[in-house]
Amino acid sequence: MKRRKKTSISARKTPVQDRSTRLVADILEAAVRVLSKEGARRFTTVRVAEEAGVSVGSLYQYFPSKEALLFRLQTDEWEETWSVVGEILADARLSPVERLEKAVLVFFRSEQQEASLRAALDDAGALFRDAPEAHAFVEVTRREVRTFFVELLPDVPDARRSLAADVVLTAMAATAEKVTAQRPDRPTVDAWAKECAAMYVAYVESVALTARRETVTGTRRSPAPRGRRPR
Amino acid sequence: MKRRKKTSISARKTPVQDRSTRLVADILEAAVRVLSKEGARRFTTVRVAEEAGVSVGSLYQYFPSKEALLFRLQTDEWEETWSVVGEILADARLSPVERLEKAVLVFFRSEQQEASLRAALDDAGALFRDAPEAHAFVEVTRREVRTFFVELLPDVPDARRSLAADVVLTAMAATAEKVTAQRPDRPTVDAWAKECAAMYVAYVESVALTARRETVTGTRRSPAPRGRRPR
DNA sequence: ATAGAATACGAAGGATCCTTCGCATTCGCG
DNA sequence: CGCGAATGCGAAGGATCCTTCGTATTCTAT
Repeated sequence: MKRRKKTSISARKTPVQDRSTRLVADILEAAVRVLSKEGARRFTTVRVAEEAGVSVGSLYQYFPSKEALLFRLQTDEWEETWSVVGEILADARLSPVERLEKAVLVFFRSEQQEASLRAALDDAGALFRDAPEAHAFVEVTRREVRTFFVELLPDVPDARRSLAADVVLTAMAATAEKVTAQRPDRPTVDAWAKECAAMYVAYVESVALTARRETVTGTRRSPAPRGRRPR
Repeated sequence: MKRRKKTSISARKTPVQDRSTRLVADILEAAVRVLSKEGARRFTTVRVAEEAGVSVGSLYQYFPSKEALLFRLQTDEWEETWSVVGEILADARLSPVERLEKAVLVFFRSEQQEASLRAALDDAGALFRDAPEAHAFVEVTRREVRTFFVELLPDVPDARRSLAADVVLTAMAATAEKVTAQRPDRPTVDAWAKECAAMYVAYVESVALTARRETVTGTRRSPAPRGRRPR
């Protein structure tokens, strides 16, 4: 079997001189432009190089493959989005439920922001989705969300809580992707985000309830039900 | 601009003789095999023809393009899934909430069933996703679910109810897709389906509550809250 | 049996793509 | 100033693909 590619999906070499640093930056910017304007189908190494005013050869000097370039874009996007969302989830000034609601809204908006880029990345996803590097990335996010859920569902058994966290994370990511793929306008996105947030909150509360009930008479006087309950 | 393709995505001609009917059937079966075994990338008209023991030319006699063939597969899959799910949603022997729960479970399982096919179809989705035929198809499902929601949320204003229906449908489809893409085993899928169903139910109940509250004192003695409430 | 329609065939035209590699340029520094 | 290293270049090799079209074969109905 000679199916496995040898070239990893990570960067090939690191730029050391200034001009190459700039070159890599130019390529990345051009790549974003090409991807969002031309779509995944027409995303070509040569086209990216042209758009960047650079030779294809130079591109391959720093990215071992088209796959790698795409993965880099995906990674950058993901990191930018989660740096913001992560902060919200950790913002102690808000109640856990409020944080969740805000995070969902911001996430949806963020996905919409670069809709065409996201869509194209998604179409191209098959090219790098299976790489171990990609999987590792998602894992980090998952842990972050699980940690946040400790605050959200303190009295729920670990296994159940982790499942709930995964469910909400997956549902949010999948739904936002599908919704923004249709290029909705801002109010529409906000409406969806709000409904979804309401859904996650309702779910989380129901999990808290059933879990507390299952702890039978062990009424350890858990610290007043978190989150605003509907007035 | 010569970008628009002239060939529609629908079938080219209908088989009239027996041998051609068989041929089309063979092609479709072969296409499914190729897609699930080789993946979207290696899904080729020539390969499908070979797998079917047929000439490429014959394939193009009945499918105007590769796109069309893929669309047909997608359509068939979708129809099969929804014929089952639709029945459940209409089964008057069960309470609306029970129907929703059962439908979610069946939908998830159905998606898992042909996971590799679904995944490949999804990867190839960019090729036909935008076709009007595809959009029309989704629309029908949406209407079905909205109709079902009339039973689920009788007292909720139309606009709000439709939104809720769309949210649940989209969330379910998107989540199931993402989850089954990772090839989970049966128990795992069931667990996810159950959690998701719980989530949708919690959401629906919260919508029912807020809507009823907003109808202020208009306590029109709505027919006892549907669905089992947790004991 | 036979013409005309329906089918089937599959080599080849025409398009892209991805990636490499030998060479040319530019940098950093002694 | 001059040289080795770092960069940059882009034509061309090597792979696939999609789709068409001129022919050949098989049916159907008369």
